[in-house]
Order: sequence, then C-alpha cells, then structure tokens
Amino acid sequence: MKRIYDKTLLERYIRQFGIDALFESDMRPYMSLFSYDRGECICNNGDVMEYFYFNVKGKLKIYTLMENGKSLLLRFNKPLSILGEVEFLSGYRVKCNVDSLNEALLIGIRMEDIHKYAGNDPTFLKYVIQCLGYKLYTISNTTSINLLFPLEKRFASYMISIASDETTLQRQNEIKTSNMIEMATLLGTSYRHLNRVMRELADQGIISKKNGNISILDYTRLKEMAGGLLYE
Amino acid sequence: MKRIYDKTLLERYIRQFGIDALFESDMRPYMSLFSYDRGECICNNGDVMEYFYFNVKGKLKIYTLMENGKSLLLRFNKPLSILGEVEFLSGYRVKCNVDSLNEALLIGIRMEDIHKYAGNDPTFLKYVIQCLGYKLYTISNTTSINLLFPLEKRFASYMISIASDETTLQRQNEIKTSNMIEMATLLGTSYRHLNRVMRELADQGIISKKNGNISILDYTRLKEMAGGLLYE
DNA sequence: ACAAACATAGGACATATGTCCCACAATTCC
DNA sequence: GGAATTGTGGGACATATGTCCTATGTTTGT
Repeated sequence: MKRIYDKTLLERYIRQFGIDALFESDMRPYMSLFSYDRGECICNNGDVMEYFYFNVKGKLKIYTLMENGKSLLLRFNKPLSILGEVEFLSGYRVKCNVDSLNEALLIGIRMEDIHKYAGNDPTFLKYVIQCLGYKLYTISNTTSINLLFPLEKRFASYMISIASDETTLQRQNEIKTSNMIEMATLLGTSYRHLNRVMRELADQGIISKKNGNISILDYTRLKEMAGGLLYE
Repeated sequence: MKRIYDKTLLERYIRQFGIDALFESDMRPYMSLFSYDRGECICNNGDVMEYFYFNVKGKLKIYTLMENGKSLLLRFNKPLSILGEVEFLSGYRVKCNVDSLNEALLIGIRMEDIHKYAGNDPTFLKYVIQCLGYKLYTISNTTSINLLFPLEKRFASYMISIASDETTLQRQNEIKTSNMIEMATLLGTSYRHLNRVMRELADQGIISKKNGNISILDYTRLKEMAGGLLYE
C-alpha cells in the first residue's frame, strides 16, 4: 500500500464517480488516495478498520477464511463500491479478507473523520444503505444459487451474465479468463471440478477453450442449460 | 394477519425495545400493530412491500423460493429486528419469503410514511445501517459454512437455533417437527438426505426421533458439531 | 538462459448428496 | 370401517463434487 499525493488524480476520480455528490459537505480535505499492488492485501479478518474506502480502480476480492483453512469468495468488488461500511457504525472488527486482484486505487477517509463529518449526513447514509442493500441482495441470491444448483447450471448462467456486457450491450462470444482458479472460487467450487464441467460442455460443442479464452459456440443451448438462473 | 388496535400494547413494545429512540421525531402516529399466526406468511417473493416492520415478538423464518420449487433458509429473525429495509430505499420488490414460526407481533409503518418522516432522519438511517451490516455479516458467515460444510453441521446448527426459544429463555430439548419435508427444503437438501443424516446422529446418540418429535440427547456434542455456526 | 513459480489439464478415488422406489404407519375422507 | 392420502424410514443406485496427485506448458525473476 502506497499513499499517492496527487490531488489532480484524486479529483479526477471524485469527478468520474460523482463522489462529492454522495456527501452534503465537501469531504475532500479528509480524502487520501491509496494504491495497492496486484495481490496485495487490503484488510484481514480481525483487523480494525482505520479507513472507510471508495474503490475507484481495480477489482477487489472479498472472501472469508475459516479456521480449517478453507476459504470462500463472497464477491468481487468493482468501482464504484465501498469498503468499511459495516464497521463504520458498528465498530466491529473486520470479518472478511480483502485482496486487490490487480493494481487498485482506493480513496480513503479516516473512520474518525467520516464519523465526525458524515456521520449524520442523510445523503451519505442513504447511499450506504443502498450499497448494503445491494450487497445483501446479491449475496442472498448467490447463496441460494450456489447451494441449490449444480455447477453446470451455475457456470452456464455465469457465462451468459458476463458475456452480455452491459456497457457494449452486445454479446461477447469470446471471454478472456484472467484466471481459472479465481473463477472456480467465485463459483464456489474447486478448480478441478470446474475444469471437468467445462470439458463436458466443450465435448458437447457448447463452448470451446483456446489459449486461455472461452468461446461460446452455441449460445442457445448454453442459455437453455442455465435455465433462467441469473448471477448478478 | 390481524391488525391489533391496542395502543397500550403497542406502547409497551415501543418502550421495551426503545423504538422511539430510533427516530428523531415521534413516529407513533404512523405505527400499527399486526399479529401473525404460527406458520402464517408475512411476505413473498415479488411482493411490493407496503410496510416497514419492526419484529417485536416471535421468530420469523426468511427463505428464498426458486422457480423450480427449491428453497433455502437464509436466516431466522428475532426481536428486535427489521423487515423491509432493503426495499425502503431501493423500491425493489421483495426477494425473499418470510413466514412466522410462532405467534408474532410486528409494528408496521407504511413505506410512504417512513419515507416522508424518517427518510432523512440520521438516527433512523444509522440504525438501518447497523441492522443491514449485521445481516450482511451473518449471511456471509452462513453462506460460507453452507458451502464449505456438510449437511450434518447445518442440521446441528439449525437444531440448536430452534431449540433455544427466545420467549421462555430456556432450552427446549424436544422439538416438534411440523414437517420433515419442509425442514429439508429449508436446509437446502432433499428429504432423503436429511433423513440419512438424522439417522446417523441418532445412531451416535446425539438426538433421538420419537413419534415425529426430535429430542436432543447430547446438547454439547450437537453444539460441537455445529462448529460455531449459528442461524441467528 | 535457466530455475522457480504458476497455470492448465486431467486420472483415480472418496464422499456428499440426489433420485427412484417400496414398505409401512398415521391421518383424513367418505 | 375401509379406502385414500400423507408422512416417515430406508435400500439401491446415480450424480455432483472434493481431494490428491502427476504431467506439461507458460510466465517470471535473476
């Protein structure tokens, strides 16, 4: 973790995501910009959260780590999203682990400052509620899906959801898989099993794997296989 | 569901849980008291939430129901807790099903009213954030354990949770199982498998099944088996 | 360039869980 | 009372998934 003393960059991100509009007063004086390297840990189970963060660049991995060493990915976190909103009012210690997956930039505000200057700011509080509501909803959804459907269906629906990119509004038929292991944990399964299921789909001519990319060959059958499931 | 026109009772619960202290203005004029019977449904997937609720008596069961009929228990909800906080700001439809497990009492405030009179009330908003944070935390915990541990553990924790009755504050060692099939779906498994696992526990002398009731014979070992997971 | 670390691919086997089926007891319906 | 329905208990087998291990290609660090 490095602090970046670049007011211009900070300002650019505030503008880009409209972060100033989330507060009724100007919080800029209390904001710092931090950068994290690929794979760097942002916080761990048991930590006391010193900052409230806005993730403005990079993908974060949020996961639990159990006593027996098993871990489960809870979600990925992409800009714009927040970190520390649970701890902000409760004062609890952190319960999850958060790692940066690539180079990430976070805007941090000290917990004392956010308490002092935004602790009674309805605009900000409502934003936090929305974020929390969204997180609660998605995790409930994922939980059910993970437990109730076999990987084949989950994989199919996952593929469809990332293939239809909301930004371009057009379907990508080629998906670059940054990392199979990451994908496996996201789907709540083992790498081995994901591999097995993917090969079955490949054998059936529904997808194909080529130099690390997955191509959708038969979108119709893939959609059929997902059977209405939606990962959000 | 019956509306109860008993101002004294309403006032008693407001006092008992300090509900008036959660708002900066007096919300009593907008509160109604509702009672639900054992097993009665409070809301369903797809409903529009008309009220924001405080659960002041009774245990609620919160679960999802998928299109294919499968369902999964998300959590139990005991006083004091709230319902409708996700819908309150987002306007989303309800995504879960909520049933009352025993006789329950809820204080309801119409969504319009809570928007109008508490939508910018920092005290209330902060309370909502705390509740959401707590829910997010517990569901994250449950999710991980659900996915990382076998039914045996889930069953054990389920037993422990319903055996400790909040009203009597004393442990029931005999649990009447209204319906095994329902219990299986709640735990996200098949009846067959639940049966199998229960027999294993019975063989180990941890529980016993007699004329439709489950008795806990060895609470300590049962708790051990649950391994810290609590459906709270 | 070479070693080390990592990603991909998959065999062999164990375990958790699901599906299908049947038997029997309890409850409800005429 | 007898038939029909429903809940319970469990055998046999199939499927989904995990664990462990091995091999090979690919990237990275020095």
